[in-house]
Amino acid sequence: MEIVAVIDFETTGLSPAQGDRATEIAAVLLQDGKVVGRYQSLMNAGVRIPSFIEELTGISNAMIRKAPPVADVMREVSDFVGGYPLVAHNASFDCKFWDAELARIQRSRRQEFACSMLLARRLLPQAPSHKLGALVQFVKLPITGRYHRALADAEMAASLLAWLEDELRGRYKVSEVSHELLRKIQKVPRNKLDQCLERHQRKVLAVQ
DNA sequence: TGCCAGGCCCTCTTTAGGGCCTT
Repeated sequence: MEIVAVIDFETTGLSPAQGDRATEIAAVLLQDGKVVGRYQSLMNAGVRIPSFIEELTGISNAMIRKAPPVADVMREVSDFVGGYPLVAHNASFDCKFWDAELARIQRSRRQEFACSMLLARRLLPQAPSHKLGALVQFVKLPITGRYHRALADAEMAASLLAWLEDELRGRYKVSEVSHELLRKIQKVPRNKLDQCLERHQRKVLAVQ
């Protein structure tokens, strides 16, 4: 089964286009529902963290001052992740920062993102909220650390992804859950999900 | 001057508006 890299950024705000920068990143390699690799680092981009984000994440300006330069960390994490397909919770957010920080070191993304939030909206429409923490609680996954720290969030997003993949195999009888299938599911209208998965499964069986 | 993220998704929709989710 393919390895996917689940990543999570902590940042100074919501938008790199508005000058926000990364302060921490984690990447968790997931294979067959098991974590087979971890990377985590704070990083110093030379910018000030607003106080409400210091409170939200627990990452202080003092911590960032002592952290390695952002360029070194981004080189390391992009080497660590290599060409593995990427996953994040609300991937449109992490994708923006991944692309922006890589561009600053003259690198570019080689692979696509899948989004655990879009998948959860389709596979767990009954959840009271699709925030990462609420979903972890809803399906009773272990809390691996403080929310809004990169490694804890990446690990919980990885275990949520593994749970969603199990759901596809169990409830929907999908025999092969690929990153490509996840990207297809996350875009399909909710009322067309059953149809989409049935069609996928028929194709898989026809090839065998 | 005044604006300030943006993509997804639902609905009292589609010539739009507002909540959710990420920090």
